[in-house]
Amino acid sequence: MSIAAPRAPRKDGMSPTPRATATAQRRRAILDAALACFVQQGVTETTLATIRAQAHVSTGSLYHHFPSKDHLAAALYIEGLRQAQHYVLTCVMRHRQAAAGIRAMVQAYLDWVYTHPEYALFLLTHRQAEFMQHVEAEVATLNADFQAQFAAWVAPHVQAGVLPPFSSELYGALVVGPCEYCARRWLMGDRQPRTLVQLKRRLAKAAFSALQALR
Amino acid sequence: MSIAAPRAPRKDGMSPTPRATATAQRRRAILDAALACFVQQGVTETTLATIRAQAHVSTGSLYHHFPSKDHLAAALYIEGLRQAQHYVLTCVMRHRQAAAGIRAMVQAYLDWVYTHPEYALFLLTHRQAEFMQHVEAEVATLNADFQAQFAAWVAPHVQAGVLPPFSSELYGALVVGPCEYCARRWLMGDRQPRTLVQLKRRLAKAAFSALQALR
Amino acid sequence: MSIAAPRAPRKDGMSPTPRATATAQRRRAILDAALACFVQQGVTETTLATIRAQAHVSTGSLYHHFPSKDHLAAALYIEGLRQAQHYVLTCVMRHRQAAAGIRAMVQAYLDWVYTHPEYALFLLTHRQAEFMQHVEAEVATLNADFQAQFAAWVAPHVQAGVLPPFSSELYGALVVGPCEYCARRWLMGDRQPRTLVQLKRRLAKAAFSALQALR
Amino acid sequence: MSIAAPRAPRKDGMSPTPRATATAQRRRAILDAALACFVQQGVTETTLATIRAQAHVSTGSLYHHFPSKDHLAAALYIEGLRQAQHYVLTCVMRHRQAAAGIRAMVQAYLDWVYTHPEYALFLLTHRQAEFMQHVEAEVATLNADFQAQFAAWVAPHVQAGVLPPFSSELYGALVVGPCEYCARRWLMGDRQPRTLVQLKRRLAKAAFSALQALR
DNA sequence: GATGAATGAGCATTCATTCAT
DNA sequence: CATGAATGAATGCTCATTCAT
Repeated sequence: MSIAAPRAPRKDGMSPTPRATATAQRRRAILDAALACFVQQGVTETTLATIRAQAHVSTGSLYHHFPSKDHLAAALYIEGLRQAQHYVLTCVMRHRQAAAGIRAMVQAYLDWVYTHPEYALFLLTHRQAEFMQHVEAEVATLNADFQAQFAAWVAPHVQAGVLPPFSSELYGALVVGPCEYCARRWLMGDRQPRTLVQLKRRLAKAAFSALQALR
Repeated sequence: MSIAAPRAPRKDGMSPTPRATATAQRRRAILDAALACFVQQGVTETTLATIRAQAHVSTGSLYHHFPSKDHLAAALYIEGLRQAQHYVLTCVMRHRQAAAGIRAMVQAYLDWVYTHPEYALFLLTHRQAEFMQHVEAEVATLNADFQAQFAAWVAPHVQAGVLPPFSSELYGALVVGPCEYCARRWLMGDRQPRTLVQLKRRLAKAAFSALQALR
Repeated sequence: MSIAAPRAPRKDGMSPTPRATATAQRRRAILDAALACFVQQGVTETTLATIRAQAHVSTGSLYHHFPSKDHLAAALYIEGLRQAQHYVLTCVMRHRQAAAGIRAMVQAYLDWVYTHPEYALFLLTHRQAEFMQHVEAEVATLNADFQAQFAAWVAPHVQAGVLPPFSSELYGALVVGPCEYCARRWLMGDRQPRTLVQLKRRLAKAAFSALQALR
Repeated sequence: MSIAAPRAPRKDGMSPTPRATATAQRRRAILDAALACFVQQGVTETTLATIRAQAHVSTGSLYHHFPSKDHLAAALYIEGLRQAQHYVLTCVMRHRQAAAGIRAMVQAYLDWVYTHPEYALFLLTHRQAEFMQHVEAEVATLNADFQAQFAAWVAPHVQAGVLPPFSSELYGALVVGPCEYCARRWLMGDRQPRTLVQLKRRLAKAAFSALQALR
């Protein structure tokens, strides 16, 4: 169960300047600390002081990298969403068969939740948070792109009469809906690996059946 | 599409004193104002001043009815959850056939969302809020009761091999999961009645198929 | 050298409720403390903490009475301006002769500066402060009223050819200008009563001569 | 209406090295940007970031040229005061007659205000600012020199009984006072050239009359 | 000289809650 | 029960200044 590395290696082969690296690391430290805090206590409840302490960063430095707490949260959301969508889409695209692809989507979703529990909880919990208004446009673009690519993958199977016509509403409800439900419960519960593994296969199978019923 | 009235008539048949009514009305005004604010801006973001203004109630009066902001929010959550569960369960219980019952559950869920959009959004959005810790036990009880009653309804159909063995995880994921997904989208979107109506039937059908695939 | 009392006695003869009095006193304490601080260090340089300490008032109480530091400063400015204009105008109006009236204006101005050095310094120093934008309209009204009343007093003497036609620009420059200049120097200096007393008569005389030269 | 150029040509006749010029230009850019900002928002309200942006200068560079914000403001004040005094005194000195000299002073003052509105507003507004304590001594010297030179010019006319004995208080009040009053109004208003031109002659005439009344 | 990342003390303001009337 | 003045801890953010490169 591998996922795309967060930061791709530089294509020019040159090692970045020490300064640039140090700065980037600081930025990452802030993001990581913020994610941990946000997930544990919620964005509004989290104090900048807490993040600062956990990231070992001064107030000024934090504001040098992010213009406000809200922007920090929003950046985190976008980053997580992009990663999750990329991973899921990549997994689906590896398959030609309709059943295999749908199954892969469910499994990829839950795999990503398993490997990125903090990001997952953050995404599931803060979709309608105040700070999201800063990035509504970006989220819309990301979702549109995702749906377009997925729709393209679905198209031939619709043609073949194996899947119902694509609709983000319907596919979302039947494929993503159950995954989200399980993800929430698992993330809020004891996070036993077993639970997720066992559910994965059954959910995958059920999602395909649900779709076929509407074909 | 009728639902249970917010306040059931007093079972003892006594007409309340005018004073008691006035007080109860105040309490209700606070709850209503709070719900509207909580849904619009989130609980943490809502200030008591806003609620007070919207409910036309003084600070002291508010604190007379609710010991704290958190308790107010928690009371609202419990009230909503109880109502929703009651409505859904009542609808399901009216049916003997497995397919009809499952269908009824999906439809009842979405009906309730349609008739109580504010409560629905509040419930969907604040499950893991800070203030919920005050009522974790109560929520657990409510859920346990709900699941027990539903499991009892499911039992004969499992016996008959029409439905898979009950598991709150599985039934939740396949029946409630898609409903929640659609509810969120609808509540965050333009809330066109049509969207929900059209989806209701298809989701109901798909949920039953999903369950049957795992039988 | 008497000036109008800041707070006029209640016309209905009823003593105010103790609560009302206590609240009003608190408000006054804040205003007094703020004026002292603003004059000593400037509005921007003054910390709310300093005002609070000097007025023996809590943060919340301060904000209960004034919505912001800027509004507090603006309220102070308006209060001072109103008092000063009222005093000067009253003194002028007591005279029928042109020379006596002009002289009275100069003397009243400097008297008021002498009796209200803090207000005077505040008014002279903060006319173009940031916070004044909150009360530009009010200041304009106050000035317009003042000028209208003074113009009415001047009118007959213009008719008689003793004074030049009224112009706020001109009269301001020749009568108020020298007063302001002296007031600034005196307020910024050692504030010896003598200096002001000696200047008062000479300035009064000179102002009338200056006006007559342009008649 | 010409005034002294901001930067006088080097007295040593050497052409500056390109490097020195570039540096000097940077310094000037900072001063210009600072003046503009200070006048628009006040010194305390202006942030170094704003100045830096407007002068296209980095933080480090700014601190290389000026040890602190206060020193920058003080330098600006001294520069402006020196220029204004120099210009006014030069104009006065060109005249032998008392009336002409006094008139010249008023006119020169207002001319300078007209040609240097930003400097003028800055000087008029920040005399008692916090940062001025760094240059109190220098200001005192500048003022003393100015007064001494002006007193010397006045002396013969006092001897001749045309003007009253020199006193910075009195001459300031009667000659500069009206000018300052008008300057403030004009600078804070719409800055129509007309207004100032028309006032110039009348103020000049009135100032001389005012002085003569006290002779 | 120039650059800009980093620092951290300081501050205005918010807001849940208390309590005297 | 109702009112609203009073409280004060808590917090996001600003900004002058330092310093390594």
